[in-house]
Amino acid sequence: MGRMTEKADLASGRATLSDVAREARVSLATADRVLNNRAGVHAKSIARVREAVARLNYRPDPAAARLARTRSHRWCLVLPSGGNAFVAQLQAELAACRAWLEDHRASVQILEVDVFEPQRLADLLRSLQGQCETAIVMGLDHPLVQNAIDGLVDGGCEVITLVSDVPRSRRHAYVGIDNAAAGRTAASLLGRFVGREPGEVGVVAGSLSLRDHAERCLGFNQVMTTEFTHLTVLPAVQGKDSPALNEVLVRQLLAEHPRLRAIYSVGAGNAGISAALKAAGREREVVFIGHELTPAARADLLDGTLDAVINQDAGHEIRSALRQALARATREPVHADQERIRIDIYLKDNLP
Amino acid sequence: MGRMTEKADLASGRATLSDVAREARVSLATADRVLNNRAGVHAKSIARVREAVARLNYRPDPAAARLARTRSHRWCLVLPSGGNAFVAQLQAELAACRAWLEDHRASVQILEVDVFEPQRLADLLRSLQGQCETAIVMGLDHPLVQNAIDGLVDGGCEVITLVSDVPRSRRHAYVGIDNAAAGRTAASLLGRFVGREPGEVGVVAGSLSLRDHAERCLGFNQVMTTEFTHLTVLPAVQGKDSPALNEVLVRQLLAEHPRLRAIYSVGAGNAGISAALKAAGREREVVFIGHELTPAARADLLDGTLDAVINQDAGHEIRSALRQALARATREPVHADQERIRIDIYLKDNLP
DNA sequence: CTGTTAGCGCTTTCAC
DNA sequence: GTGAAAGCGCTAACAG
Repeated sequence: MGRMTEKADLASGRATLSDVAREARVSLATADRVLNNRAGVHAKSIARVREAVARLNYRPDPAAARLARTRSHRWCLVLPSGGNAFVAQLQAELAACRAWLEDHRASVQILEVDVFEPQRLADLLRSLQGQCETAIVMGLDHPLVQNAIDGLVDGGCEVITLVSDVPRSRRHAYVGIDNAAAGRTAASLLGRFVGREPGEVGVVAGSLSLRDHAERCLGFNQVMTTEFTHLTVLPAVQGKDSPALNEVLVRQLLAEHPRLRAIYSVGAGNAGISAALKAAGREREVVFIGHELTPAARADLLDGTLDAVINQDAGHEIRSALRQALARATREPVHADQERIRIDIYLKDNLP
Repeated sequence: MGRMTEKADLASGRATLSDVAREARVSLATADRVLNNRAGVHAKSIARVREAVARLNYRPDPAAARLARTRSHRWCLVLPSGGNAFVAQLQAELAACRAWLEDHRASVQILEVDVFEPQRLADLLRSLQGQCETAIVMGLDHPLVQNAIDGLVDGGCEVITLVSDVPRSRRHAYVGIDNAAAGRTAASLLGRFVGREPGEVGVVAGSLSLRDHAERCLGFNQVMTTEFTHLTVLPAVQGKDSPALNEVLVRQLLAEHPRLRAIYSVGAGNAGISAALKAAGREREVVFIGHELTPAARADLLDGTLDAVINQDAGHEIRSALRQALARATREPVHADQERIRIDIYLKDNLP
């Protein structure tokens, strides 16, 4: 219907913002204002531009936008202090994204904070207000933290939770796995690996007040109690993700339960569990399943101490969080499919 | 040592090609020629530019390059005709990359060819000469094909093999999984799921002359014969990836081997195997492991017919092939880590 | 063999 | 409210 311009019609390429501006009978600047939701444009103009965008099927060229943009993006990444191997992996993967960040005119500041101190984390989050345009936080699901996140969001900061969600907050996105499903996966694998003989199953968690650990336990128990009724899941013991503590706990478990058939390690500190099993000479006969493919886990998988590892790809998580931060900042679309974090299962045979 | 320019020194941003040109005392155009290995530059100039690049730590801005480039990329994707579900997934994932392709000024032409006809495939490949700058081919490992690939490569076409490699060819890259490792993974899982009772294990392949199928069998047998000696792996039967043929073959298997404990399906056509198991009422007791998470496989996993699926992520493979095609065309670096295709294991519990 | 110059499609002052 | 115009950092003619 509408009159069409030669260029929009004939040119093999896509419509540009100038095309849109011309069609809408406004200037390039005004078209840009509408596209980027900047204030101070007459409703009439807005409508005309929108209409032209739709009619010409206009999509901004991200390369041009990136090149023209002078302001650069400031993001923050909040991680637990005290360096367990998985957190170290996240840091390493971030470092590997340096060139990508430069290319996209973005910089990331890493902040460390004690995970077990909700107040500290909340304070830190609050201090980020105005310091960065988006905060990527590997958090702790606690009312104080939830509240601090909501405060940041209200202040106009984008918030993305990483690895461990704070679902009741108003964070803009969560990058990580479904931990209940991960727990169920561990249970299916463990149950089938143990086989028919009855016996007990030990569960070693870091802390059940960590949302991801609690959810994994939930999923695990759900499957064990419905599908593997010949196995008794012992109450979870908590070792604060510490190898030393875990070792003691597993020694006790082994001593007290001669029929212990398997161990599910929900959190970190697997080295301790591995050590206790080896000390008892039962590392081959007790089925042992844990999380996160660290270098140590890899070795234990290869020598048969660990039977399977449930993993979330740290590199994928970091890249996904960064891509989403960028997409939100530039209002580019995200390829949802590519951002779904998989629950990886590793046996010794399919190690990367 | 070298005298440095204000801009290179002080500016917070990165060095630009103009900086490099100035430092090397040549023009922008000459600097560009060196950077893009274009002919007709004095050795002296080349050296000076290279030195300046190194000294300033110059890295081209991909956004600027993409914007300035007028020529667009023409790529071809060669797929087997006859549409099995996995190939359909690849097509769908390519379609989902449309916007990405547009943004990168690239277009992909899909070509279908009968996989079981090496001569046809070889002819098709040869016809691509000069038609596209890179060919992404899901091929067939046969001397004729290998030869055609080498011909393309000699003619200056980039070649990337997808899903099934042609390792003796001079293709520039392979995007896909290690199929022997995938076979080993299937064996480990199957062996442990079956448990201690002795019995037979059936193997259903599409065609052992397909490299990926042959390699999976190899890996599978390797693990079965060393780690699960109480199980006897029957000779592989070949069903050409056809559900109908596979159903007949599995009916026979079930009839002839009352102690059949498990089936490993190496290729496509799992619907037939599933049907045969259900017809015999043995779908829950026979362990069934196959490849590729198609919609049908998903359903069989959920109802317990399939016990595990070994998968390669079609979306990841397509995106990875496209990114590598782009990287080769623009000589941008690739993030190797991100391009490694995982051997995914899916149980009903960790379905995406 | 080398340099000059005009864009690519946006963003962003700065004037009106 | 709106528009004109100057870049962003590279590529690609086109002259020398």
